[in-house]
Amino acid sequence: MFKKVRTRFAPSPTGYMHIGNLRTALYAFLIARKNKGDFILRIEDTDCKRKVEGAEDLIYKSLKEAGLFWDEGPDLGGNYGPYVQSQRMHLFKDYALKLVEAKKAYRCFCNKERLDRIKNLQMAAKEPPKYDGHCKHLTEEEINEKLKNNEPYVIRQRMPQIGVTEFCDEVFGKVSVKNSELEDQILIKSDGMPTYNFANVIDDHLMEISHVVRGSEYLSSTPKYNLLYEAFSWDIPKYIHCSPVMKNKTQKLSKRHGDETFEDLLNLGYLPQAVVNYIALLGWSPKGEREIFSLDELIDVFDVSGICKSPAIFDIKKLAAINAKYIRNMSDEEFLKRATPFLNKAFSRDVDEKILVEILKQRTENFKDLEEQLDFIEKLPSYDTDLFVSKKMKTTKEGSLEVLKKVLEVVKNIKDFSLNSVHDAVCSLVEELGVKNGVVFWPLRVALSGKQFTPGGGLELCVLLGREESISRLEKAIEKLS
RNA sequence: GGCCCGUUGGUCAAGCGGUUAAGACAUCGGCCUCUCACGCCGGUAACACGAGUUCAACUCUCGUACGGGUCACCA
Repeated sequence: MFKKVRTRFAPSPTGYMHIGNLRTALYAFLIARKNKGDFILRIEDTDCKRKVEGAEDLIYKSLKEAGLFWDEGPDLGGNYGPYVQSQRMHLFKDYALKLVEAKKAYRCFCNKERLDRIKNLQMAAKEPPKYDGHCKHLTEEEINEKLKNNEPYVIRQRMPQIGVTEFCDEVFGKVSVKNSELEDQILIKSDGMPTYNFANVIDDHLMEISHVVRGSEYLSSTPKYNLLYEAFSWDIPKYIHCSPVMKNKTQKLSKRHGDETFEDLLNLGYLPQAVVNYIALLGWSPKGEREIFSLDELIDVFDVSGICKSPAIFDIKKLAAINAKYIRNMSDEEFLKRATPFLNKAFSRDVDEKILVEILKQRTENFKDLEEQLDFIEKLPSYDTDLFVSKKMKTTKEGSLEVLKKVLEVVKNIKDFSLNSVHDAVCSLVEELGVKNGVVFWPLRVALSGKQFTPGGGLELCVLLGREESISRLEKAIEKLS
């Protein structure tokens, strides 16, 4: 049996972190941590066509941002290396040959033409395409003869003809497949390189992976994997197959179709921990009603039994809600640190950060939105004087003009321009006029922002913009209204 | 098409034979309020369908429909 819980995440270096993959990584990570086991990173880079420059670094970067630190990997090393699949290619053929020796696999010399021919024949007969076992019963002499002639060959696994192979998936339960459905799959290609399936089994075994966490697309080929483990008399790992993350009822989330990757979400102003929290909930549910969990808390509450079988549709609105909760729980310092890159894009004016944090922290859903919400700080947008008319606040253009003239005088007389002094000054004007707050504050806010909705009210905007700018914008409004 | 798997409100989902079928997001209404938002309170909304099994079925079985996956010398 396995001495220790060991899980792995085995991404290909594609140049981005897919949300579904990240969730798979998360579950693998959680299972390892929960059981005081190891979480291994293995890069499956044997698909040269897909290789992207810098892709490996991006995997490291994204996993670290998500907080999914690994115990062994290409960068860290470990006792089971190498951890990059392309560096392991030399070790597979010997294993396949062992199987050949044990008569559990055989060399197949069929060429592409023959394979195509039988496939077409089978298709025409409406049979499922499957290798016909032509080379299965070649005699020693025949094989040696072909080898001597340097005929190219592949190594195929000898599948049982009868019976069923079944296994118990931790998520899906019992899954069984008739052996007659199974093809004598190729283990080693004619170039001597292993097929993905074969390399995977060997790697997982050599790395002593005890729990295989992967997408449900492997569910129906898992019996084949198990037959391989059995052929070697190796321990079969536990399987945790995860249903895909969808964009809608019928389509998977995919980068190719423009759906967000993990990196995209971060650029949109979502916090890595909020994304991790959300995807943990996509296809898994905790026991109680709580939904907000830090990574450490997830380790604590995570349980494979909570993983759901059916596919889950990614809902960015829910992510946004969770992100908002995280933002509201941040310290002011943290908020400012996270928001600054986005604030810098929105404006360059020097403003009171304390006030800014105060008006923004409670209302921010994601940082990207700040750019649009705060664009007026940099430059007063052109606006229509209709904005001064608010039914709810009972303001009119004429009334606003009168009020703004008075406000302008008040503002001009404020000395130190702090939130307190502006508050006191404008409020005493309200009192003096004997009107409701809104009658004064609404026109003030519109004059300062040129917008119908803003973060913060007239007071905060006034202080944020400062004396000179406020006066200038008030004068502009008065001019527009006159 | 064969095989494997799935199906509870718009979305994520709890539920493991007897429940007023949770909760969250979204949505709607109200309160709060110098706008919007936040926050608080409340509402609308679901067991895909059809047969069984059972005293009783969202829960078990079998079909149907719909959806997904898989059938490579791709990974």
